[in-house]
Amino acid sequence: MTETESTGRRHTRDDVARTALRILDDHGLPDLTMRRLAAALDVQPSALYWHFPNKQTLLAALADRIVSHGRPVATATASTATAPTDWMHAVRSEAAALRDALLAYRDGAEVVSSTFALGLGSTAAVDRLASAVALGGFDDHTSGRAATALLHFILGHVSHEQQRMQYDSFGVVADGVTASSIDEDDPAAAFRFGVDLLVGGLEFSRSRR
Amino acid sequence: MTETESTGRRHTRDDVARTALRILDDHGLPDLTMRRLAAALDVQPSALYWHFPNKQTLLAALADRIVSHGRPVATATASTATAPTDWMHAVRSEAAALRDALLAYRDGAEVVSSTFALGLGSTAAVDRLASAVALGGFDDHTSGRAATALLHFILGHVSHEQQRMQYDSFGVVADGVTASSIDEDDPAAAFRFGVDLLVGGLEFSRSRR
DNA sequence: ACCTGAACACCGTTCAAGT
DNA sequence: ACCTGAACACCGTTCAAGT
Repeated sequence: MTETESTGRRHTRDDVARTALRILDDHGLPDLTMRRLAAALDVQPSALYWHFPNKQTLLAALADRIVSHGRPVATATASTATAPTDWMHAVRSEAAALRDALLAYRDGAEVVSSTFALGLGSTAAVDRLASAVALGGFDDHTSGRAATALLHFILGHVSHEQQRMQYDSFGVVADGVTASSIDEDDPAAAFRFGVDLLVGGLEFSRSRR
Repeated sequence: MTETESTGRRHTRDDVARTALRILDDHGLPDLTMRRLAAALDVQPSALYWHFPNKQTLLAALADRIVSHGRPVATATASTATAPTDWMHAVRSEAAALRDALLAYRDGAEVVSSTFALGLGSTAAVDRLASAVALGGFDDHTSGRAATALLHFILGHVSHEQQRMQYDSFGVVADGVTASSIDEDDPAAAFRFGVDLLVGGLEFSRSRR
C-alpha cells in the first residue's frame, strides 16, 4: 500500500531506476522528484547521487527502458528476411511499436522527448526506424533523416496524446465547447495518418527520380 | 547594461511579456523564472500574479508572440490568389517562416512546444499550415491532420536544433567522437527534407485514389 | 489598478562524514 | 560500496494589506 520498497536496505542502480519508473507511471513526471524518489526508496536524497550523477541522467535511463519496452532482447540472428517491398509495413509497425512503448508509461513520450533533444541515449528508437526505412533501399543518409523526422512526429504526437489524457481525466470540460478540434478524436488514426504521410513521402521521392 | 527596466514604475501586462521575452532570449528558458522576471521589472514576485494567473499562462503569451514573429498584421484582404498548383510552395514557405520565427528567440521551439502540448494558444501556427495545405484541395480533416503532423515535426526539429546550438557553444567536444551523426550538419537541409517528406506524402496520397 | 511583505511548501545538488 | 546529515541556493504560488 505504501510507496516504500524496504527490501534489504542497500540499493542498486537498477532498483533506483525501477522505482523511478513506478513513480512516473503512478503519479506523472512533475511528481517524479529526487526527494520523492529517495523517500520511496527509504533513503536520503543525497544517496541517489551515488547511483546517478544527476536527474537528467536518471531520466535518460528511464527513456532507454521505456523505448525498449516489450522488445526482444536482440539476439544476433541473421537479418530477418523481410519481403523487399514490405518496407512500408516495417516502418509502420516499428512506428506503432514505438507509440505503444511510449503509451505504456505515463508521460513516457515527454521523458523520451526531453532526453532525445539533449542527445542523451534513446538512439535505439532512431536506429530501429532507420533500419526499417533502409529496407526500402534508401541510402543511409536518407534513412537517417527520415528516421529522425519520424521520431519527431511520433514524440510530438504521443506527447500531445498523453497530455490530453490527463487533461481529460480531470479536465475543464465545463467550458461549453467540447473542444474536440480537428483530430483530437481517434488519436490512433491520426497517428497512422502522420506516419503514412512520411512513408508516402519517401515513396514519392523515389518515384520523382 | 543592467536588466532592470525602471521606466515609470507601474507595469502593464505587455511590459511583463516583453521583459520575459528578453530574459528568454538572453539567458534561455531555464533562467526564465518568475523571481528573476520580477527582479528585472524591479518588482516583487507576487506582483506578476496580478498580470498573469500563473507561469504557464505567461509562457503561452510568449509562445503567441514568438509564433507571430515577423508576420503581417493579417489585414482582411481577399484571399491572395495563389497559383492552385503552388500549394506545395505555400506549405514549404509557411513551414520555413515558422522555423525562422522559432529560431528568432532562444529556446523558442521549446516554449511553443510546451504550450502547444497543453492545448493553450498557438493555434495560429496550425491554422496557417492548414490553410496552406488546403490550397492543394484537401478537405479540412486531412488539412488539419497534415498541419498538426507538420507542426509536430517542426517543433521537434527546431527544439533539437536549438538544444544543439547551446550544446555546441559550450559543449563537451572533448569526447573524442565529433558526434556529428547522420544529419546534425546542415539543419536547414534536414528541415527541408522533413517538410518535403510530409508534402510529398500528401501528393502521394492524392495520386493513390 | 497595481504592488509589497511575508510566508508556505517545496526543488536539485554538494560534501564531509559514517559503516 | 552505499548511505547519512546538514546545508546551499534556489523554486512557484498565495494572501492579507497597502496606495
